[in-house]
Amino acid sequence: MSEVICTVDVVLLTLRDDALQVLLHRREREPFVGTLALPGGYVHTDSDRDTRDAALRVLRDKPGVHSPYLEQLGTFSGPARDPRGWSISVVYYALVPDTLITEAADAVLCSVDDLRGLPFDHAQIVAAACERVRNKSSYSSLPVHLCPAPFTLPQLQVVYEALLGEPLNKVSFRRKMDELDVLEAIPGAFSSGNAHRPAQLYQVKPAWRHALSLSERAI
Amino acid sequence: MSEVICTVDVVLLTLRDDALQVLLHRREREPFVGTLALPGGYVHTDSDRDTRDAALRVLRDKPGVHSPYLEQLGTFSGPARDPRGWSISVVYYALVPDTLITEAADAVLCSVDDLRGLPFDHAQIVAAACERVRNKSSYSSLPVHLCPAPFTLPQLQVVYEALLGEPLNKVSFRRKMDELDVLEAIPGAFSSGNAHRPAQLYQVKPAWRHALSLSERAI
DNA sequence: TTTAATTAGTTGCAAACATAAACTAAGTGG
DNA sequence: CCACTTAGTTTATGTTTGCAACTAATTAAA
Repeated sequence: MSEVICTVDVVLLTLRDDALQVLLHRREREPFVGTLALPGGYVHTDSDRDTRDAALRVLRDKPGVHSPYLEQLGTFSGPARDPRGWSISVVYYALVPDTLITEAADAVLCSVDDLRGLPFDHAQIVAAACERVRNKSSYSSLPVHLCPAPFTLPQLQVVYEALLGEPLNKVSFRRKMDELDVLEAIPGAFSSGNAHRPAQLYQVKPAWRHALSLSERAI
Repeated sequence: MSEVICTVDVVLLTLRDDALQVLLHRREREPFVGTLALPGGYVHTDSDRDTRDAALRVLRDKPGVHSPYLEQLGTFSGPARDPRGWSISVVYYALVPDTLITEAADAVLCSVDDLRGLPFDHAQIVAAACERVRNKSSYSSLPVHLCPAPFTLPQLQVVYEALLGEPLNKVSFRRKMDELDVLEAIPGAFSSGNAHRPAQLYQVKPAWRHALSLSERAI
């Protein structure tokens, strides 16, 4: 019943080149100083109101990421995951459109299928986050948080298809988006510059900026 | 960044009188000594392999509860939920058939709709567990873990209806159970003693004893 | 021993829903 | 102004769902 090391980590995911990518941060402290790892740190008991607050604080260091979709992924624990001793990590995952992410020397986007040498159990954590995102994408509005606003329905469909790994029926997809009721057409705004018919531009209704709409049936 | 109090709590749920009931334990220590609360305690860093292991240890104290369905619910945290200071509780929920639960002076079943005076944020935790169970019941095999084996399909349907709070269509329900593919008929075993046609008895296939089968569509 | 009552389990059909293909709409570039 | 491309809708077809009515198997009572 000795000391438990207690930290908060964040899996910041985005979609770039039709693939999930995770933001990794170069560690400034031991253990694993200088290695790319999930951003995170200790809870600040003097200023954090809870672990979610701590996760938001971790994210605020990243320029461009203001108030992303954020959800608790789960808590990972054990005696060996951290060389300092028996540890717990409360993990949150965040989704942001890739246009909002600015990479830096100490903040790098990596494809989630190509993660080598991650310290701690961070590879397992990223895998769990991807599974959660892909699973929720199949019956919810989750993917809208990966789409830079404003966006068209065909663009959003591409995002869904990238996450689900399968092509979707255009008519069904539009009907589902209509049922989820999270999007609002921007009056008079259409995509332009392409050699074809412009598409209606949409944005997420304010009430759904940080929430999920669930579908009874799969998308 | 001072000390964080780190505990594991368990929401042990069962279905009695067609209502979700939670097992509460009379606390033997401060704070709130003598009060009914969720069973739980500190992580034993010398013997627990992770927090799930700690939750199972907490449950092993309860006679009759051997290897229930167990899933991490989430982690609850903050400066005020525990009078001792900034604390984290990693919470698991377990489902067991009510026939396996033996109540005692220090272990009492309470209806989840009738919880007064729970210490810490345990009322909120129980509410979150119920929401999770009811939600998962709508598209998975979760409720089979609340049904004492062997059981009939009509009995299982009553369990689903109690959790979902609405009557289900008999034909659809049987089709869904067939699709979930978690049950096996016990050859030659039928319910008896009732003044009507006996029903086939079923049990959960071994592979699904601690897992969930998910349905694309709602039950 | 028959009959009524009750619940288990199946069948058939109509309505609701999902999918694919074919269509119309609206832009760009030659 | 015509070919090409993608946006968005319509139509037809196939699949899923839910209700009602059916048959099946038991007990209790006449």
